[in-house]
Amino acid sequence: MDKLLTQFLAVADAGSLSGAATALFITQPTLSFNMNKLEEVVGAPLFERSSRGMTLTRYGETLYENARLMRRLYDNTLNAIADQKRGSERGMSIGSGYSWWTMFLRDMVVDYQREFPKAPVQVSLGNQLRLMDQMLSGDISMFLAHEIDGLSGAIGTDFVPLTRVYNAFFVREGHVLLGAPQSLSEIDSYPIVISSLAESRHERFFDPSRRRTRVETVFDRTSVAFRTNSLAACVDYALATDAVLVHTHVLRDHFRERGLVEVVQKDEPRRAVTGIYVLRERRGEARVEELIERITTACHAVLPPWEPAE
Amino acid sequence: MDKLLTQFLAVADAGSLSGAATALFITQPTLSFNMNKLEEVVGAPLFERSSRGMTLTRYGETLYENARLMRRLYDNTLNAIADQKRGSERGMSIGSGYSWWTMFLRDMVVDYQREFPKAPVQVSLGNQLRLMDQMLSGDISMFLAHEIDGLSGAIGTDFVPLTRVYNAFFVREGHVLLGAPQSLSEIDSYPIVISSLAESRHERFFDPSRRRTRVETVFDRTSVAFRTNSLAACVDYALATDAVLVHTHVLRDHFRERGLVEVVQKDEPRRAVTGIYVLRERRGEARVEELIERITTACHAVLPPWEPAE
DNA sequence: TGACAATATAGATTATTTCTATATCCAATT
DNA sequence: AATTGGATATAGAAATAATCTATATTGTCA
Repeated sequence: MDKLLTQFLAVADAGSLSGAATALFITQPTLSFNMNKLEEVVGAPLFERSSRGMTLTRYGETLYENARLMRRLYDNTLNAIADQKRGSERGMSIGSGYSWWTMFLRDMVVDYQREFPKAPVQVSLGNQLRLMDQMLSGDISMFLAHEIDGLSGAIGTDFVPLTRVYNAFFVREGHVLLGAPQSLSEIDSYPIVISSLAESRHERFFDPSRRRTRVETVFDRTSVAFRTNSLAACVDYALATDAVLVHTHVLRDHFRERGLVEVVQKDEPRRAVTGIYVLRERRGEARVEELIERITTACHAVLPPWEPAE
Repeated sequence: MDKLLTQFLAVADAGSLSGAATALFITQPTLSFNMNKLEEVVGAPLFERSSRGMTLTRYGETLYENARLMRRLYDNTLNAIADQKRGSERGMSIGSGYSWWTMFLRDMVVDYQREFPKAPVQVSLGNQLRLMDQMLSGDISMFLAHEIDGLSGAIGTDFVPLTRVYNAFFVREGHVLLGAPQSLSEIDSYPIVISSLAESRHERFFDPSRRRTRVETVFDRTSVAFRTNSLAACVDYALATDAVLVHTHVLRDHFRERGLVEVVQKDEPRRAVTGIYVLRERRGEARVEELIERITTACHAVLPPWEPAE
């Protein structure tokens, strides 16, 4: 991997130039020089220097995150080639949002592991952008999520559509909105709660031109009262206040069990597509395709299959 | 980005050394030399050379796909830092583990937002190390978590102790472990489920000397059957199998509602301190101090206050 | 204030990269 | 079968970049 970045990671990990220098078997002035150079390349200060060592600035933090990804991606790539040479199979791990995990993935995975105890599938739950991170660095080979609006093209992923979903609105029992069908603007007048927390480092997935239009920012107004990465926390919040929880309709029953009721909408809701993101490079591998197949089947046992838009 | 990979992409795209050389404004022998070197680094032949040019081998194909990802990742990282530099100041946001959220944070946040609807607080739930990440990169300004054992000093954070807690073990109803008090080693013989996904990138938070002794590695063995970042998924898994879920005792009631029962321990459990981590540089800001105050009050309404160790 | 532990700087040295020039290879053409 | 054109490979020289040694500077803690 890029030498400067390797050294950068070492310095960040060690917390000092001298420490990292020892670890890397080079001298401290070399690192000093190289880190200055890196800062010039990046165009931002990466460290705060003191007589106690080096601490990362927030730009340094961002670079650190991403440099870790790069190193993982790099290592995973070399391993993949080595595996390829040996002719051996690559491990597999899938990611998912919590909705799909509850809806059908859980059972599918349990079944799969019973059937192939030697070749287990690992599962990583999280938000779609984090999963995208993990997939791009080779830690997972596919994940289930909404089609991501405004996703930068040429990112090396395939999207296999599974089903259509729409955003529904959920409120606590006894809420004023529950009497009759409501229009979007009426719903909008209540505080909104959503379960997605964008992190600055994920900006990079989006085309700069479309950054402002993506789904996440639609609700990025003062009326988003509460925003978290935890669905359970959203439910808690909506139960305790008059806020409206926005989420895929597929969790309707799940929410109902927890005391949240769907608001009937006046207008036809906007639909979105859910499906599987796969690393393009892994398409065609037998086990990958089989898993896609299984997920598709499991999904369609519960949800209507996807049909191309009219 | 790494020079060799950049050149590799150029050669792959051009289909020949000479073509790529022209495009890169360097000479063909240089590329010839460098591609040989890259093959040595990767450990596999990347090209088939002929008098008509260079074609990728299957290893080359794999590298090509991944190198493109790396290039994107690299470019996007630089963009992200540039964006960050342009400075998007965000509102205040606090992090927490799910336990504290359920226990008292939820109500506190609800109250706070009622009082200050114009200055909402965002909440990020997740494991302590991830929250530390988010705090250092400016995404959140403080978070609630166990005192992190072996945390590196010079990291620029304050810790405000709140209360003492201990780890408990939870299993599905009817589990064999439930009959009588159990020793740690007996419990240990069952598959363990934990809701923390230790990521190696967090290593840098720890003093090198103490890295091997920290809490997370205690369970880092093959017997960790299932490990995820989602507490709900852990519960699902523990309900469906014989696995033992390890978690703070404070969620005892929460788990019981969901069908998991606490295993009675033979030995006195080890206690740990929970408190608030704050960016040292933000100490003193009125809103920050007020939030700390409120969290402290809310915590002590439910849990005993922290007393310095004897 | 003095010792210590850290980073920064300057100049010399070493290692690497790149270039020029030339050789070699292969296939299509004469 | 020889020639030609377009490609890669190799050798050695030249240029450039990376690293080291030695020393200065800075900040913290006792």
